[in-house]
Amino acid sequence: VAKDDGLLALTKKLRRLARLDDADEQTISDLSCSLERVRANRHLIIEGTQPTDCCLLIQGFACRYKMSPSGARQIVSFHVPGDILDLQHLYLACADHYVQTITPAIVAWIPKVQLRNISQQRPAISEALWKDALIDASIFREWVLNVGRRDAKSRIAHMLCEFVVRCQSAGLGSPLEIRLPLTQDQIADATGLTAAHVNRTMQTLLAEGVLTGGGRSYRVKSWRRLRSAAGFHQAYLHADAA
Amino acid sequence: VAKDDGLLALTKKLRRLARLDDADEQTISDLSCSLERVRANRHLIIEGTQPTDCCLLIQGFACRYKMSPSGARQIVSFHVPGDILDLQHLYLACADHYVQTITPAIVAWIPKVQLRNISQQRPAISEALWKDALIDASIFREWVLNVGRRDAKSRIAHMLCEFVVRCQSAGLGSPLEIRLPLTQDQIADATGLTAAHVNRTMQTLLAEGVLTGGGRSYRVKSWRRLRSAAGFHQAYLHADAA
DNA sequence: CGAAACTTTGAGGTGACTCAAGTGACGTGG
DNA sequence: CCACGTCACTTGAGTCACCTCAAAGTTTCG
Repeated sequence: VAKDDGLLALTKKLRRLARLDDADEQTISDLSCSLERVRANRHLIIEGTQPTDCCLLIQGFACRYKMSPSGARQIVSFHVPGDILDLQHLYLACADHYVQTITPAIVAWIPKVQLRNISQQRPAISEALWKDALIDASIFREWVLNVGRRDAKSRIAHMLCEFVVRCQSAGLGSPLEIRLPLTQDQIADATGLTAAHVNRTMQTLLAEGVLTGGGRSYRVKSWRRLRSAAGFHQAYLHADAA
Repeated sequence: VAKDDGLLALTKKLRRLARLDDADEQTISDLSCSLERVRANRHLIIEGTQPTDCCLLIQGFACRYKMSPSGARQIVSFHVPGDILDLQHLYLACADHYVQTITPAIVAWIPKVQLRNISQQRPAISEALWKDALIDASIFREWVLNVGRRDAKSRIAHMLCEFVVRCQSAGLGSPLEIRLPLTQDQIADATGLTAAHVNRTMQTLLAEGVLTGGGRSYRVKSWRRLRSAAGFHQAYLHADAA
């Protein structure tokens, strides 16, 4: 049963990216796969190691980050349920970054050899995996822009917009309802700011009626204002890829 | 003859990423391909369009960039001869960024349908294309870190390190000999700084004996010092991917 | 040769940082 | 069920890295 849950999540994910036929779905359900329940703040991928299995996030949230030699941390992406966490290692041996849960989570492990094999046998699956990897890359590019060329307010707003949209398309409820599973430290590491400045900036977003709440639970008050504060356009997420 | 030059460059590129057999190379040489000579500062890919051909950079340099809604430009990668410029559009229809030459260049155009087909027929070619795309993504991640968490000096130094290493592995001569084909404006747009500040920072790199030259032609004086100013570790380039 | 593009320099401003102290929420164990 | 430790949030004062704007050199190229 556990196994099937993992492969079902994978099927759902790939269906959003390409048109799978029965044979494709059958092939997926023949994969091996082991579920694991993981606490918050546990590493799923560690820089310098050579993962043999591919990790799929079933429940909970995770982030991908790198460390600078001076010890500063930079989060390079967030992940929501349904995300494949390391297509990277299907073809590259050595991990060049960390992936860590940020909430309690459930993940599925699939041997990367098997995934590589089915991708060679089934064109539709290959297409879906390609799209997923290319969308990831597109998101990284947007983050370079975000961190490089936006000021603190729009930078944070943009990160929130992306988070909300991705939660939504992962089927996690309406944007206005989302309670951020992120600490201000994590927001700081994702935006290239400091926690203190994130705190002050969140307060101006409150004051401007973009967000409500405060403390450890913010909600989006006005999606329109959030979008416009961010200058957010979701073309880069390629949600229409299928 | 023109056609062959393009496909030869592609073969060389893919050979660096996976072990190709004769059949693989034969398949590549059957592709259609048209060469084009392009001036500096011409667009090869335009945001919002749907490219039908895949662009390969044969000679010269190019950069990939995005615009923020407020009109600021962020370069997200540089490209050297041999680079495939838009694996992106093999599986995603719509361009989410621009690619522009930064020197006079020669590029080859290959129909993306054909490339997609041979990737499905020849596992080794598929593997090479995958690796290329995944390495690109890895570079984007490193840039997020660079722009998000390094100060101006190490940020510029890091960008230079990467540029030098990639030129080298493209067979463009020793690092000490490379003359930067970049304006300070472009360096600024790549690092998330302003041209004025880039200028001042380059001067401190001169003063510290990291670079020599000045004006529009810098050279690396001490590769060791440049590396250490940058905190540069090239694992993320996955040069050993083959 | 002249215009355009790039580099250089200066003076003044500011967004975000640093460091430090204090507050509040939560979970855990006695 | 309260005491305590931890972790995250909040706030303030002072500082600095980098920005803005502007003008003057310099190189490039058509």
